[in-house]
Amino acid sequence: MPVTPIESSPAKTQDICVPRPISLDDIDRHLLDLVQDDAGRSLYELGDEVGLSPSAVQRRLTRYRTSGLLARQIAVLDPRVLGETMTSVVLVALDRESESLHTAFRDEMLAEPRVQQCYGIVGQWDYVIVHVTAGLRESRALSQRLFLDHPNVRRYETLPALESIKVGLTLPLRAPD
Amino acid sequence: MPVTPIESSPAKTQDICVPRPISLDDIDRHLLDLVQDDAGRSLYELGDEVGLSPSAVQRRLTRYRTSGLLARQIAVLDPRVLGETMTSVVLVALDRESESLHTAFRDEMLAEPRVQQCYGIVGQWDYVIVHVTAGLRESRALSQRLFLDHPNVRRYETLPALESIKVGLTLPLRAPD
DNA sequence: CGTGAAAGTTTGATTGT
DNA sequence: ACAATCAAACTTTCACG
Repeated sequence: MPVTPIESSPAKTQDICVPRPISLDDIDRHLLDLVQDDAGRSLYELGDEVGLSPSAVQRRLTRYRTSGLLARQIAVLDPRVLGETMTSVVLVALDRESESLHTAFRDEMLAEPRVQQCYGIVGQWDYVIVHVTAGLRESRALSQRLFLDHPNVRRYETLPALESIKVGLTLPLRAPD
Repeated sequence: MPVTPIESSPAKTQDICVPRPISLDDIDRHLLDLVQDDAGRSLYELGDEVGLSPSAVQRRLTRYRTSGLLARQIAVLDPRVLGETMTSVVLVALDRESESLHTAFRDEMLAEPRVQQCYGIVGQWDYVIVHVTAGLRESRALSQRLFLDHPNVRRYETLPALESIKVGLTLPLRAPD
């Protein structure tokens, strides 16, 4: 009896843009929570915490990496130790809804090191930007250069952050309902 | 002649809340840029890139850690591999300006794992929150639980993110003027 | 999944500039 | 004060049970 070749069927566009969700058990979620908080632990330590041998932990981490779930490992700096450092949130609306216009705007955000985050949103604003500078003066100068002097920015509003209450990239790992 | 005991004077409050800015040379900034982007490299690789021996690199990294500049090392996950994942930016204004009210609000944000970031801002809004959920439904449910049902939230506005154009915690390491 | 041996990495003492 | 070298300790890797 011929078997329907589900597994070997050519990749659909969706598989490339949005990878197939990986399935995770309780140990996977425990491990991922641990490394999201501190990626500096040894396989031995991690195995100890989740009740697995170092090589079983390694096999799982390798699986997360090859699936693309574990994208990278980064060092997080404390801005307070760098001296005056200010974070600002900026809401931006562009002029027209042309595709190439938005692409150009995105490329500028990607190229500017002081832009830490940029989200495309729906509603009366088009983008939310988080940028980091050495104080109010530089913050205003950067917003002016990026947004005021930009011909396609219709309007923007800068919300200077007094305080960073919670900052991270941790994703919640929901158990399947 | 008696020496003014500047170095041995007791720590001021400011020294505890805002640590003294660390001084960085070109190699420090190069190293920190490298580990902010990828903390998985070996001391040998890092040394190769900046032109130093592994142990010289290690001594510098240790210095960043003990000064608190290098706060931690984390694994970054790609939300697309987890299936439906949605990021929303929420602007929140609280009712009154009481200290304990704000503290309670902050503690809630710190306790909720789906709240990824929270900044205290100035202007017509008090806080900007970034939260991550499994879709529009959960996003609205979370905003409702955190903000609508909260007696002290005067008003809030949710900006659903269609696209995460740039996401990171990288700090710009400006050279001293 | 666990074990264990080989390869690679980090650590710290020592010496030199 | 800071860098390089080297050997010991630890960590990661991977073939096998």
